[in-house]
Amino acid sequence: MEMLDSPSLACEQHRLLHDIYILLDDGDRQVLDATGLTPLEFAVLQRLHRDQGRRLTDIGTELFCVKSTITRLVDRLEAGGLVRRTPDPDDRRAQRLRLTTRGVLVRDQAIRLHSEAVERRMAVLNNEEQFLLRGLLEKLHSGLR
Amino acid sequence: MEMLDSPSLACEQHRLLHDIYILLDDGDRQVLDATGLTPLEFAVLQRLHRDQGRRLTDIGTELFCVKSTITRLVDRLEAGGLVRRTPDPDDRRAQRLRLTTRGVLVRDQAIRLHSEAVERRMAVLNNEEQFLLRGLLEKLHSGLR
DNA sequence: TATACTTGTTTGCAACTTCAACTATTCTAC
DNA sequence: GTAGAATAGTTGAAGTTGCAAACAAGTATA
Repeated sequence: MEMLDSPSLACEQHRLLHDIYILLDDGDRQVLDATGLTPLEFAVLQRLHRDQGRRLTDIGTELFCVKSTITRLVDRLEAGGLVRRTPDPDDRRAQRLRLTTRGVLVRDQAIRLHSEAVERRMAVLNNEEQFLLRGLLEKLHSGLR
Repeated sequence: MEMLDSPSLACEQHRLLHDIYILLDDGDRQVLDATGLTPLEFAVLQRLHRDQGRRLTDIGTELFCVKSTITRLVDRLEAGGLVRRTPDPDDRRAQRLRLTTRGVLVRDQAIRLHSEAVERRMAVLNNEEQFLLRGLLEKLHSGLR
């Protein structure tokens, strides 16, 4: 018997969320390509400031990825002159991460390009639908954690 | 100037979709771990039948991944005895992919485990909300392609 | 203070995915 | 029918990520 039950509502949503993510991520990659950043690198830059340092681990947990991923990603960003590691004055194990001047520039350009693209793509839904969707997604998100 | 505009509605939704995807994918990985499959391997098995062959490229485009990814993924599945490559009678370049007996078993178990888990996780939303969400996601999805 | 436990970061290793180049076959257009 | 383009699949090299173990430094407990 090869017959399977038709996929449940929940599974359909799961698949839709998956496919939408793939499409969005692909779009992000294309847009960010102009800045030389991957989506994850972009996400890290987005969370940094020029003056105020952040610890690698904190960024890692925010982005749902393990510490070693951040270590190597920061290695790349640092090699590219976008960020700088500085020792944490309060905890000698930790590193504080700050944007360089160039990092600020690149980040701001990336944010501009990215949010324009996101606006454009999400414009498939009108304002009312977007509010509705956000509400549902927020509920789902907080339920999943 | 470090001030940035507060993120737009569209960007918020983008971020929510991203975070939800990460959480769902992580859950999938945990559930599927019992079957030894990655989410992508599972997705391939889901699209196969015992008797009816499918071409690698078709599966690849359905799953939004490049041909070489499918080649190696199928290498793994074939080494594990879950699928079998057979030459396409109509096109000597192509390979038809079929599930083995064991493949059917593993796939069915995986589908069972996976959809149970998905039901459980999506149950955060009640039925009405799920219908609403599906409608919005479908619209977004078809708009993004 | 000595001991064990936790935390922040890095490193080696393995797995997975992609890109580009390649072979073999099929399709198209003259 | 034949030259050139397109398609199916594979392969090698490179990039990204995660896991486990290491190390250093902080915290807690006796």
